[in-house]
Amino acid sequence: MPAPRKFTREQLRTVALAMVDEEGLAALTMRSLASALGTGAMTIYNYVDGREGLEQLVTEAVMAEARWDDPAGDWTEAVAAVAVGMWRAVRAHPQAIPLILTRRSLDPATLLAAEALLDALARGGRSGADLLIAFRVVTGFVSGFSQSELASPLAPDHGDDSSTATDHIRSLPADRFPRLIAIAEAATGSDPETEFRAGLSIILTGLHSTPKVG
Amino acid sequence: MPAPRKFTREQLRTVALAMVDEEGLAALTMRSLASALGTGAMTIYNYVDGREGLEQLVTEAVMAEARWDDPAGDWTEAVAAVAVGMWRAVRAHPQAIPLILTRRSLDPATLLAAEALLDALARGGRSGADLLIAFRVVTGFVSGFSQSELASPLAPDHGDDSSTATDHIRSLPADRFPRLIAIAEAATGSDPETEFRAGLSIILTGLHSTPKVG
DNA sequence: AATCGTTCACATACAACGTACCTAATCGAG
DNA sequence: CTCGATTAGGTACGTTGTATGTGAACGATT
Repeated sequence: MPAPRKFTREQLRTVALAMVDEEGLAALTMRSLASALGTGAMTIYNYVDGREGLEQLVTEAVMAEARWDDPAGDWTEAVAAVAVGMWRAVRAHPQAIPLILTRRSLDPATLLAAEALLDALARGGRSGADLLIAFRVVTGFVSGFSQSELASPLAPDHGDDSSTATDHIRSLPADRFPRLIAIAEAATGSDPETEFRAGLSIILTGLHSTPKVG
Repeated sequence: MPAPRKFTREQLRTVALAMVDEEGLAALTMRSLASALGTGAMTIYNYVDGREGLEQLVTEAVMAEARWDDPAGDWTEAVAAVAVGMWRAVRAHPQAIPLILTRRSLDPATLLAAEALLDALARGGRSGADLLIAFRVVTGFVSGFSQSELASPLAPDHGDDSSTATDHIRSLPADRFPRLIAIAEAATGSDPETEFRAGLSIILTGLHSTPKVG
């Protein structure tokens, strides 16, 4: 039985991700990927399970870039390392975020990250249901934070986009949305990595001082 | 200048959301919504700005259902109330989650929730950059937790879906993914609301005991 | 009351998408 | 060298979002 010949899955991954990065999600179609590879559209189906599979491919490609230092000292540092690693990978490909948020990924890279995270949390003394909750809190924070920068009302206006959700917020009735209007200013000039680390340390503080029952 | 006559935006919202709930996201198309309303496809364009606008409509409809009790006692309780309120609304419409996670919503309901959350956090003594980070942590948690149940490796297998990501995890090499395999069991029988509240309390603990600088 | 500009409802039409189906080329095994 | 299996990729179809055009319905103006 001859294996796939003209390409490898990894080539597809790389090209697909590059296309998403450069031209956006909508630019990734069966035909466009095929012609970027210099082949026919139907060939893609030999490497990938339909459109759904194509999108998982992109998710894989992003997660495969995640890197983190090993479980050095404190368990909280290990958790932070993995979380930051995942977040950096995601953040490097903002156009792919909608995919990452909505596909269930069971590829090796994601599973490895999950295992590393679980291990770090377990070293903090958790197991069973407690461990599961802690895991969900941290991964939820990572993806939630990505989403928060992408699509929350206070998301930084990303370059090409229609100008300025911030402006829209500024123009709201000041008596009904005082906090929102005030904070919209602070949101414009903030540094994402600083914010992420600050948020993460809140989470870690919570984890550190929450009683474990499992 | 005659205003829209045959329908209201709210009618569209309701019908669109009902379609997504009952038949899934893919079932919502311009034509399907139109014929559910007994009209032609192009009519939709008089109420909504293209496909993108149609999807925002669904997001609006979900967020419009969010309810929470008022800022009763402790500020942490107020934060929890809003968070739970948002989460319940989202959770009531699992099929719409991918939309909610990926559209930036500036509709009144979302903004009101944001304001309420900001207000509760501000009552905890935060402002400026600190307030912004706390806001992102909580909203990130809410959406991250929703996504975690939808698409994380440990997401509960939702009914209709292909059977059992759990099975896939169970079949991994036990020497490389011990934690993951162990926890996959715990993930099958867990109650979402309990998990959410437990996770939220970790977040709140973290917020409570993190020094504020702003 | 007659007119006019504006807005809505909706049919038609089209490009682009995912993909079912089919054919020819290409490989390993015997 | 032949045979079975597998890949490459062309063709074609149904479906999607939507640009465009045409009538009808309305409020305001004369």
